[in-house]
Amino acid sequence: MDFLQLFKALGDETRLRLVNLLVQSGKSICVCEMTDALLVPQYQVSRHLTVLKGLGLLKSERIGTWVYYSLNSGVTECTADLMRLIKKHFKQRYPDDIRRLEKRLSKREDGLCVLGFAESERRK
Amino acid sequence: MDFLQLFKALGDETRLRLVNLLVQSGKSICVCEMTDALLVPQYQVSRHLTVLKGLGLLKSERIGTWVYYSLNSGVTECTADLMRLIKKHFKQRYPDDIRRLEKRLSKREDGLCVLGFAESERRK
DNA sequence: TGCATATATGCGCATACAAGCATACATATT
DNA sequence: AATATGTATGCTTGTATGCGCATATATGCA
Repeated sequence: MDFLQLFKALGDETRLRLVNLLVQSGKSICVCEMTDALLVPQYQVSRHLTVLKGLGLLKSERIGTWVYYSLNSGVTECTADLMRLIKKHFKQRYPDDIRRLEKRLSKREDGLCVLGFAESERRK
Repeated sequence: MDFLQLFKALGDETRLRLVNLLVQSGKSICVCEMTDALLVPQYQVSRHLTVLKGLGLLKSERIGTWVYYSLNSGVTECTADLMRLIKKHFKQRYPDDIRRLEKRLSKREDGLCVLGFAESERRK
């Protein structure tokens, strides 16, 4: 992966916050959960995730109607180093995002999302 | 320093190459030397250096008509970590830049730049 | 003081890209 | 098949920003 493209991608705050959710939690998270965590419109979350996936930084898996995104474990060493850096230094950077995510994840059943846009009502 | 702003800054290739020069060499380098190393117009080098300095990433010192830029040692730990990451992973990323820089630095006298735009003729 | 040179910057243009809106697509349920 | 819901995506618009050009500023020297 191109480091320059990676910096460009992380130079957008929404994408940085999305990556932070995945890095800090270490989990697969679906679009509606991230939407509720970041409090931004669903289409923004979806678009930015598409960009990050296009860079090879994320992978996705569909389960039913839900699509779960997670960090791609097959990235280059420099990318992995950068992810570790973000995990280390961003723990307290977007605390509200993390708090909302935790709250949202607690509503999963059998480890899977069963809600839609619980708090956002799609945030239109 | 704001990590987001840092990513934005490094998301520009010219700025990334400038930082790379400073990180890999560990030296103070003047504008005309960087101009010759990167083969881009002088005003671009100056402008991008101003941006990086504005972020607190670089510091500058004027000696005669020459202005030397170097990494600011007083940055936050996360910034320092990022610089180490770049140093580690960019060694072979822009080899021509480094080669031209080394060649240019070899023409210094008493450790100081004594040339102008030797190879570029100001690159206008 | 006048000139040369290293560096910085005001300005206009072109382009990249994120936001917003609407809508299409995919899947599950009845 | 029809509906509901989670997700993705055309399309337009506004804004941010890098580039190129010209010029200004700063310093040194004759």
